[in-house]
Amino acid sequence: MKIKNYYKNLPHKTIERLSQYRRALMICLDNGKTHIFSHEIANIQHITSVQVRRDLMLIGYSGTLRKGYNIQDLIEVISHIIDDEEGIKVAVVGMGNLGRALMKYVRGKRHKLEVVAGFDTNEEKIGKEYKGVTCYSIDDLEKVIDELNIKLAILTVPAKYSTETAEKLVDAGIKGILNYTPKPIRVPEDVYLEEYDMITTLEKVAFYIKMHQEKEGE
Amino acid sequence: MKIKNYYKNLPHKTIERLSQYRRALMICLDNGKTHIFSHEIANIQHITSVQVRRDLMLIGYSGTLRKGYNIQDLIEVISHIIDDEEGIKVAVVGMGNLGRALMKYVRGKRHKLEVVAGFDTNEEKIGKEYKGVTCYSIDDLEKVIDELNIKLAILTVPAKYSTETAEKLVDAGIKGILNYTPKPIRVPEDVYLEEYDMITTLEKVAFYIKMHQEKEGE
DNA sequence: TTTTGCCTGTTATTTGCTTAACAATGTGCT
DNA sequence: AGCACATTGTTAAGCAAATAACAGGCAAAA
Repeated sequence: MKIKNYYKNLPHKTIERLSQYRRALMICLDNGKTHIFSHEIANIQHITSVQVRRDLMLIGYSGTLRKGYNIQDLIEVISHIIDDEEGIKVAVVGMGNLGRALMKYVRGKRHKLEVVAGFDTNEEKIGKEYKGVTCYSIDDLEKVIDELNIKLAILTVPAKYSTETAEKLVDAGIKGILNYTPKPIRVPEDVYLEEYDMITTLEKVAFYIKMHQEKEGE
Repeated sequence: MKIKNYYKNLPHKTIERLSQYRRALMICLDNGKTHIFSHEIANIQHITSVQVRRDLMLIGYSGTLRKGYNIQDLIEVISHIIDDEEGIKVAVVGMGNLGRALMKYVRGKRHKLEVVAGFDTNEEKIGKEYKGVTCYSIDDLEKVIDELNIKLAILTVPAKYSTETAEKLVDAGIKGILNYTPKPIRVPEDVYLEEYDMITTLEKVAFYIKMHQEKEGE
């Protein structure tokens, strides 16, 4: 239990990188590699080897001096930290273009993260299956989330429904929300929220393109 | 020219928030509001008023003491900073589910950011239009990007083609890439790169759900 | 056997950003 | 007029994360 609390203090950015290291390591393993150096991982991720070693130090995993890290072991250690043993059930709320694309994108990628339901208000979609996942009515949110033990929701409804849908999700007992809606939502302390706004990101890229152009014109 | 260099030093996070402030402000303006307080903006974005004021200080915009900020003016100031006067042309590279969803999502949202082309390798898609945007062959990347003066690319090809497609984009003269592929890419210094990995984000949310569960079980 | 070089693991420093603290100022109320 | 107060704008402190610096150790080469 002490150890688990320790992991809780890992930097957010380290958690993100561990997820990425693991995927890279699995590819290496498939290619028949058994050991890997910090600078090799760094090269794949385009970061520095110091950062890799520091992340691995934080999770308490040690490599061997001339052989580097044992890939199989490291994958297991990372999995033990970031995966839930039981697996976490996911719902896609809002089965528009983006919702459906994300469902397809995520489906089967990680066996500890399973998309088990979609939700929408559109009568035509309700009851239908998409990629083997049933689409339910948002009116049945609470019931379905409870019955299927869904903990995580990907929110892809139109922006004007963000707030009310988020409230319903929280009431239904959801423990984490990934909000892809351009409208920020608010959740209680015990619900983990991650927001991502594509328009903002696009505008940011555009801004730095513009800045670079202007620098050139000096 | 001095002023432009000054904007170049704005924190990345401030740029992101400016984009979000602007959208919120436009909605307020539509609702007939003319002035707004920092704490009102903060409430909409779920951040603190201090942060809003600090951001506005950094861009050198001043409000009035008892009336707050003039919404119309502030929108113009932000637009002047983050928008390119000519507008920036965008291409979606990889017209799979995610690519098409993003195209629809972005289309028409911001008139200074126009999606003017899609690219794919699938013969069936090439030459077709999607939402009024033509899908070209990836073989014509360089030609089309040059002819249509495209500066920004949204990369949504399958992961195994990330690297080679990114190289083609760079060779074609693209100045900014938004990589939605789970595989990190590398670009020269003069190309701005922003990467976003949905699987990582999902796993991060799942991790914090798991952590919270375990804390409860103590 | 000694030395060189290449790794890992840890501590220290720096950087970038957020949050806190507070000074300044004009408006409305008494 | 004078006081209380809401609000802005700025400076200072605090925090989280990245980077740098370096100590330790083994393996192969000389």
